Amino acid sequence: MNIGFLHKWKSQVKKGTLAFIALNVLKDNEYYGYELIEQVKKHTKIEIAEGTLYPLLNRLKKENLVTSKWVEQESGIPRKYYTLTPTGEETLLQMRTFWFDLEKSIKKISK
Amino acid sequence: MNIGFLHKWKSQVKKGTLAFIALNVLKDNEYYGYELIEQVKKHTKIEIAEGTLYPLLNRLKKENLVTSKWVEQESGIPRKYYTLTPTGEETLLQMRTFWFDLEKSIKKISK
DNA sequence: ACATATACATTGTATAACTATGTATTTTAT
DNA sequence: ATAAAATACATAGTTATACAATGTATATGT
Repeated sequence: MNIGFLHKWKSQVKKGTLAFIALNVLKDNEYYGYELIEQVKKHTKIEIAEGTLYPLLNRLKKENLVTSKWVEQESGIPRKYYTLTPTGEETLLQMRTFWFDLEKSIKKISK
Repeated sequence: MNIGFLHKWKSQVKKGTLAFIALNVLKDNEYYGYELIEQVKKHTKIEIAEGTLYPLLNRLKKENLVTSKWVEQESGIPRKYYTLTPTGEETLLQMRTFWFDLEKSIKKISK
């Protein structure tokens, strides 16, 4: 059944998908990184590695799709909260269009 | 709106997706490379570059998911036809499961 | 005390899409 | 007749990103 191929493939599918997922999650609420991972794990079957998410959030910030602010906790480690920028919201809309077209295309060819 | 980001993102989404698309197309018929590109272009919005497809088909062959055979033409350049192997068919089923779970997850978080 | 969970981050590796380029044949347009 | 475009394969180099491994530091449960 070629488990090795399947494993590599799933990893490749996540490329790009994870940015889309993160922006979707941040559309309605602001979250800090660790919380975002937990949210996605709770509501979907998707597991995002920490070593994936933190660089991803930094990329999104550099691209001006999200902003972040540190929030001190009364107890515990400070948290970095992320919010969508207006650019981020517009871009997310474009991404959704592309994604749903892709879904439709794949549905068509997988009959 | 960050066109640069969007362009890169679409390219990343294609990683993995294209292998899935190619296997889906080959599920019901055998095709040669150039024809496969035309088929996908005709039935979907997806454009596969030649420099992407030929290496992809070679990978799939090396992974034992497809086989190929040369077919001479009465006129014109010989064509290399690709067919799914039994391993390819099984793997495709696993891929479909993952893909449709992913779809569902994304639908959930993009509300 | 010790393990686990929380919360951030970086480095190195592997993989795959795409551009550019190349070869060769056939068809279409001028 | 000849040039351009389409058909049909292929490879090398560039770029981007997921993930494992590793590191720092605090808090909580046993």
